[in-house]
Amino acid sequence: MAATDSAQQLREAILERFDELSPRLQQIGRYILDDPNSAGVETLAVISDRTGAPPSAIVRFAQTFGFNGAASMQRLLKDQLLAARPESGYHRRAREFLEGAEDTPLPGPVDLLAEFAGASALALEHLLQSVDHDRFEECVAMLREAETVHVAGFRRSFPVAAYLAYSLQRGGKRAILVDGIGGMAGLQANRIGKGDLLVGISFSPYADEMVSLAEHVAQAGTPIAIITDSPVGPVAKPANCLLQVRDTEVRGFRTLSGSMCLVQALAISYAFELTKISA
Amino acid sequence: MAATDSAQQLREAILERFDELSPRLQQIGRYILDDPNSAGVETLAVISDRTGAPPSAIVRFAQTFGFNGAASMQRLLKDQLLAARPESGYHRRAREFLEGAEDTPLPGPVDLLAEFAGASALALEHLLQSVDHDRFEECVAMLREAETVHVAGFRRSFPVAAYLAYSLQRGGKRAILVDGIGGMAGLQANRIGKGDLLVGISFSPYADEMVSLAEHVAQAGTPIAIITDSPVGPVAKPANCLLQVRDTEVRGFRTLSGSMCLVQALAISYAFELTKISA
DNA sequence: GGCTATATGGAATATGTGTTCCATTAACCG
DNA sequence: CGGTTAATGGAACACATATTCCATATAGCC
Repeated sequence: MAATDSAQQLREAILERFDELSPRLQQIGRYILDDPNSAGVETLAVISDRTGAPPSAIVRFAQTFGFNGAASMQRLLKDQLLAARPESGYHRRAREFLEGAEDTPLPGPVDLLAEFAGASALALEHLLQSVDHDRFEECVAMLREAETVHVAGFRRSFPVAAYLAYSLQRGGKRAILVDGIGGMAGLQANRIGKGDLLVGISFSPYADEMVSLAEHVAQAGTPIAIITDSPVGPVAKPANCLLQVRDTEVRGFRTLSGSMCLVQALAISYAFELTKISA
Repeated sequence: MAATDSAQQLREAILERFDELSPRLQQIGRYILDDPNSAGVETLAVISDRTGAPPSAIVRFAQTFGFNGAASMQRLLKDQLLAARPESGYHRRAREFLEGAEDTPLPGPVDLLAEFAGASALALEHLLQSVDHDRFEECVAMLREAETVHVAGFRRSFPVAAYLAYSLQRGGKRAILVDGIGGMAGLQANRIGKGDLLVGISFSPYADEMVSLAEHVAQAGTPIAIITDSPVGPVAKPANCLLQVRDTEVRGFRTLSGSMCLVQALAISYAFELTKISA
């Protein structure tokens, strides 16, 4: 078997011969295709852990593809990793964007991707500073004490709400996504009980559904946590706890990175408190 | 010993104390500042060769900055390079324990938020390099040519799909979110026409709905674009265009930052091509 | 120039790594 | 159902690596 001499060739070889590989070797091949960087740098024990395949199988895999051992294969992948980034593309593009480079009249798709990545990273950078730490912990406490958590978000905020509901469920919390499908937001709202919690996510321009939902729930005396961009917005008033997030904007499209990151952290914090108590 | 816990902090620490370091240690510090990637991955012997400093000096350098040894420092730099999966969970804990780690006893909510923000930012930083540029542009072209775009994603991928559908609509594209509510994914699939496009988003463990949906649509001859984490996963086969994304992981919870950013960029790129043509 | 304190390199060591080999298991086919 | 082949996991091994330790060199100071 002729030894592979470039990382790209190796990838292609694995793809080509993938079907005829044994299950174990497929397992290892999949890992290398999915994450060639880790595969090239991590120790065999770590790879073994992540793939579930014993070290000897990894060596066998490498030999199957013409290498002397796993070490040779890793050298290939490692070189590829190091060669690929001499302070490359991203930083330059991101910087150009942040400096307000108007000199690129026709940004291609990849440029836009770079812009967006830069803007998102920027949003995350400011997230820690803009979010009130005490409020954040307070919000986690509210999650903990709630019987059931109802999560609501419309239009642009809907994906964020969906993810929060999903994550809370995965963390063992009873969570319901108020999606308002078929105009049933009102009906769903009526099912929010006294010991429950409503988490509302809404940004300017605020969806009417969210505003009325929050006011309605507030009148029932149910606790409300709100994630929004302004403490004086219409959805902020009924909130018992308010988390302020400021997302960045690119060419008229606002990022979701900040909000997404925030709700992810919320869900994880909740899940983590459980394990801390049980431990 | 005040242990550094992020690569950026280490860089700053080296810069700050640089002048008061001994010549040899400066030599090593310079190398780490110049090429942190190699410094994190290469063996001590190699670094020794390149810097001219003996291995023991490298160890001493690491200890000067609060690490137990060179290995700990390299782990930090390596994680920065790989971005995803900062040597997750079990192994790191075990090692920290064996090394007598006194830190990270119990991370509070704010710590988790910080961790998450950091991990997400890193994921974004590496997104450009991990995404195949040609494929990305190809995918935008497919969006442009499609009559109607159907977006599908289940479980964890649902928020991503929801946002892509929303963004495309805002960008003037006829887009439909295949949400499978009430088990109607099958019915919705039948409405996907020949000139349409299916964008499927799915990550391991792959939802059965997505796999069968993709296969079903592929048989009808409809073009398919897939956003996933593995080129050999079950959803990858029917794809005409495949975008590979590797999301970061924090304490067992995977981030959505990479995928979200990618679909946002997709939608914007599409919208932008329209304005370019009309301009 | 002697003395002290610090810096340094290299040999010895201990730990961890990749690799080999073989017993065992599973799959396949007659 | 027996026999053959391929696949697999794990223990033993050999190797390389990071680390420690100490003898030596260097610089600073009285």
